[in-house]
Amino acid sequence: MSMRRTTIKDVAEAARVGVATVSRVLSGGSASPETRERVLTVAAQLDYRPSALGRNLRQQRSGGIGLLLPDITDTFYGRLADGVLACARSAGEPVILGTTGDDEEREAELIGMLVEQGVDRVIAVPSGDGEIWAPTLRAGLTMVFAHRSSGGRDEVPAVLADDRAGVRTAIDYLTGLGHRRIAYLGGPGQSQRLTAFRQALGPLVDEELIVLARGTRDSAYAAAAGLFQHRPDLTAVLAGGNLLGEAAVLAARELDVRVPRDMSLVMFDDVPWAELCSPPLTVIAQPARDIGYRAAELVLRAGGRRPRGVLLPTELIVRGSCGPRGSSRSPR
Amino acid sequence: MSMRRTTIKDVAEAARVGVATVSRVLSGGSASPETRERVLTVAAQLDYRPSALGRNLRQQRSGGIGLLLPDITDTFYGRLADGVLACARSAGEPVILGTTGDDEEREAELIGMLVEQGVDRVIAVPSGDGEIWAPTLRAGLTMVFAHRSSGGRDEVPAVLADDRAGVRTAIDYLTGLGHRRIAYLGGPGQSQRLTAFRQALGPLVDEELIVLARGTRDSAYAAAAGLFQHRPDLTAVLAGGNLLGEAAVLAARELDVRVPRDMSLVMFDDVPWAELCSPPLTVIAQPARDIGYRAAELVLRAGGRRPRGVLLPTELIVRGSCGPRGSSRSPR
DNA sequence: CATGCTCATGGAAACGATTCCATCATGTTT
DNA sequence: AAACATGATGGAATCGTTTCCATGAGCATG
Repeated sequence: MSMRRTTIKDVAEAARVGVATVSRVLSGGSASPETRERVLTVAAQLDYRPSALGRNLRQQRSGGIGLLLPDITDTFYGRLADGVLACARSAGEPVILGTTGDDEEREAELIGMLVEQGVDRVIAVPSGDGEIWAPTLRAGLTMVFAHRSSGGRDEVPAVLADDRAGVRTAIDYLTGLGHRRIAYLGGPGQSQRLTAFRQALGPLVDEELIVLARGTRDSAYAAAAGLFQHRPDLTAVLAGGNLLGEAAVLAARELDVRVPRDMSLVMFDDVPWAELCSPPLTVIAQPARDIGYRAAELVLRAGGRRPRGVLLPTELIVRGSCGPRGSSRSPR
Repeated sequence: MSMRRTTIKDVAEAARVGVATVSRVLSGGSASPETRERVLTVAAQLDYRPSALGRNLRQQRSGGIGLLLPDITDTFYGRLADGVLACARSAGEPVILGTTGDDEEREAELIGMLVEQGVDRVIAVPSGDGEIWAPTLRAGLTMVFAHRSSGGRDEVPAVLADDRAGVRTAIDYLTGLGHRRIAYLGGPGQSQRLTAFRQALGPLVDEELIVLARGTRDSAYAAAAGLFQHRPDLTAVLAGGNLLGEAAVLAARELDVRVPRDMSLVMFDDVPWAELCSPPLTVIAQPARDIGYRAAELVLRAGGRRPRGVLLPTELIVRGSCGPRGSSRSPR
């Protein structure tokens, strides 16, 4: 019924050469022009496609790139994945996707699965402080972090958006509008942004206005609603991600906080619906797709040498969700 | 520096048995209780993880599931992918992701890449009319279609949302509000929805009110804007996907068409931002994640027998984007 | 007691590619 | 002309696993 795939041996026999020669011709080794020609012709005729299985076993590594994301449902990571896929496709490499849910344990599991599969190049948005990665690195994996860097020093190159600058311009913008009580709604694993926030705000920082949520919608909503209820005196919010921004808009509407009259809102990450909101959201755009693309480039071209990380620019896109400081809301 | 991975041979030697026995023990074959015990202990001690590479070559297939989506950036497909990943993870199977951009050629390329990798189980949202799939099927792949089915008869099981019922309830809802001139904004590869639209509308159908866009944002916007400009007499629109819905909202705002006063809008697919819109969008919710999960179940448990497809329910979620038929807009 | 059956077991053969190494032909240098 | 360098070529080993098959032990049945 189903005939056997054509193997390198078939090609060798049909072209009356040895298998070694076929392999050399196909992988760019040296061969005389005439045999090269003959082998190529025969291979084309037989529609020969080398089996990745055999090759992988021999060279002890499956091609392919592992991609570990917190949540593929989040459009930010969707765009990031899109960038990785684009680059991988142009290199002909398959991409194995796994989602961690920002859980270190699941992340470790996934890494185990990847090495089991022989995947030796991984792009990850690291969940924890990156201690899990130490053994992985020692095992000889080529790693690149995207969007977040591992907690401590950087043994692993990272492709990041310039959070520091993004936060700074956003805060400058808000303080320029007269805001003083500015809150920060943060998600998991973004210590960078948080410290940038603290730095940018300087003496104005109010620790009670800093709220951290877990990666879920519910958690984000709870954080936003809690913040708005407890601190009616705040006049501006910086949401550290599109999920947080969504939660902020929702909570504001629910609690009758009008944007931007009662409260200004800046959201990290420009998503399509930011423009559809009313008012349209002022955002800090991040080049999510580029982050993925660059990370893939790095992990693919890592010829033994460990490349330096990359910092990509962010952009403040002013729409309609920020206004001058109004009278602060009265407690309900 | 980097020590060799521990192989089955190491385990065999350490446990003083043959490699065959180790393999049997680890894959659930028969063995005497004592040897089983010994092998398991030793394997655990040496932290032995069987290499997928060797296994794959031997059994001529890499485990793993191929997942082919039009666009991972679209949250619908993001949710679908999430479902697939969830199911695959519980089965310990890796998922190889590829995006087709609704392009048959790219789709064919990706399939080629997958078979080269030895992947023999694929979940796909088919782009074209499915002719590409014939040779693939003959090659012995296990295929499941998700979200769309192949054009003709169904040789391939498909997991679908009940588009027919979804369209019908939406149209009933709109006609119930008094609407007669109802437009359809469609995307690629959804002939199902379109025919359902025609059927549900019956004699009211106006072919000029049916506009099809390609899969991009620009194309969707152009389609929506063109429709609104040319036909100011329409009073309701059914958008056949979240991209189309987004375009409709944008175009309506741009052209000063007020929703729902001037025009009612129902969108296929419930996305988080539908609630953030003003007015909040009335949508036909589809169980995207379930579609993915079920598709993965099907493709995993396909024990030779070809399972029947699955039809999952949709739900009309009424929010604020539909109203009774008002006076139709005057041409500009 | 002999025969046959079941079961655990290990050696060895696949699987399909890459790559080391030996061989042989050809051309170049002394 | 002999020695040597160069380059093309094919045989064979290798990667790590599964699985076929033969072997031998233990046990029951005739």
